[in-house]
Amino acid sequence: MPLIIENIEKHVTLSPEEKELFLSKTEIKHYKAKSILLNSGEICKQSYFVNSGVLRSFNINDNIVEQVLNFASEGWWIADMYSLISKKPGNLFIEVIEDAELVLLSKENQEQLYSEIPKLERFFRILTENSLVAHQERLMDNLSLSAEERFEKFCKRYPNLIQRIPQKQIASYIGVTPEFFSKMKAKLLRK
Amino acid sequence: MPLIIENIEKHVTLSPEEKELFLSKTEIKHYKAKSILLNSGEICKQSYFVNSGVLRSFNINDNIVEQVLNFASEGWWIADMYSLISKKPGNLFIEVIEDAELVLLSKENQEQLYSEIPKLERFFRILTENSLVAHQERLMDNLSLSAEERFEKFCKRYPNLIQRIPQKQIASYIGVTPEFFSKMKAKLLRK
DNA sequence: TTTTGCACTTAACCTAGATTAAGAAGTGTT
DNA sequence: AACACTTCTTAATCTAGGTTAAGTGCAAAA
Repeated sequence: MPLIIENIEKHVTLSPEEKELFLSKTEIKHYKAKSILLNSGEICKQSYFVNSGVLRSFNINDNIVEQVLNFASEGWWIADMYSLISKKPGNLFIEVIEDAELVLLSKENQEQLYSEIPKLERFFRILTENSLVAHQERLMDNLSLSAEERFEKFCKRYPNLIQRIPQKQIASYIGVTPEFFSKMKAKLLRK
Repeated sequence: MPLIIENIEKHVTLSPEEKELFLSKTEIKHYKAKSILLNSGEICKQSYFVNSGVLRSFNINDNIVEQVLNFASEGWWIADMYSLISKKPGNLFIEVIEDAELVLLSKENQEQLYSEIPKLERFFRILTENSLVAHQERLMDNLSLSAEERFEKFCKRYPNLIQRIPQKQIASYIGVTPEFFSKMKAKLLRK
């Protein structure tokens, strides 16, 4: 059973025909590390579901500093939600961090699927709700926890990601400079 | 036409019967400023749509500092999404800032409505998507803008809220102390 | 094999914003 | 009118985390 179907069936149940219809609207592609799937200024026309590998989304402020928004590994979806739903150019990049096998679902096919299999509307509603809750929590953490506490939370929540992502990108995700992150890590190890 | 129906019809179209069915599942209530609609530790069983007035959601870290998550005025929804969808006790408070008329929609009725009027599943999906995008942007802003820039953005985005909310709550929303906010505001006025 | 270029570290110095504390000014209650 | 209570301000002092800069280690070109 493909990972993406397992993923969907955590929230809604599909008949064999529905599964087949769904899969027929998707496409599997392989990408090497460092591939850019989406550039700032482009319109995001796909969602990506990760079968294997690691990706990240980020933007570049004032053409200088990379700011990581999200990571995605096995079983996660990634896209530029703003651009995807508004159909306007976004400011996110999506990049492959570790060689990846991805399931591509175009916005167009996704919308067709909403009509053909109404349960999928529910599935994506639930997916979006969960993502919203996670982002709200991260926002509150950034407003009220220290860098050290945010890092500890990151470690607990994504223990398997830490070894697979360059340290400076984790620094960016939790909202500190690579230099400070390095200092903080050394301090934590000393304990 | 009730504000809440106008709000829904920005995204999906309802027949007169559907409108009536929807409204029959909601309840209108009036609350005075300072009423607490939800306490930390309680399970959130309702969403609130604001006809008039202003509310906020916040949590209290370490039993000391209030951290504002969201404001809601006319035409906005507010709830503790984490608690609402997980049906577990949340850590948010929801409080009335300015006397309010609210439309209450219980989680139970909301779920019934999903079955009875599938279009509402779409409506709430879109609502959640928009909220997710807004939270993602706010998260990125908190990670890469200065307090002054965040305040300016807040002023542009919610010009009508500024006069209706205690300044210390705006400070909390953008992530600074009331003292620093006061200093910053004085500096901006001097310009 | 050298070279180029990242990723990471270390350290000195700097600053945005926090903390503490005190007073002013408004608001509602009795 | 006097009270308590809260919001807002101002100012001195402090610190988490940023900035700058130099150096190390390593992997991929060439």
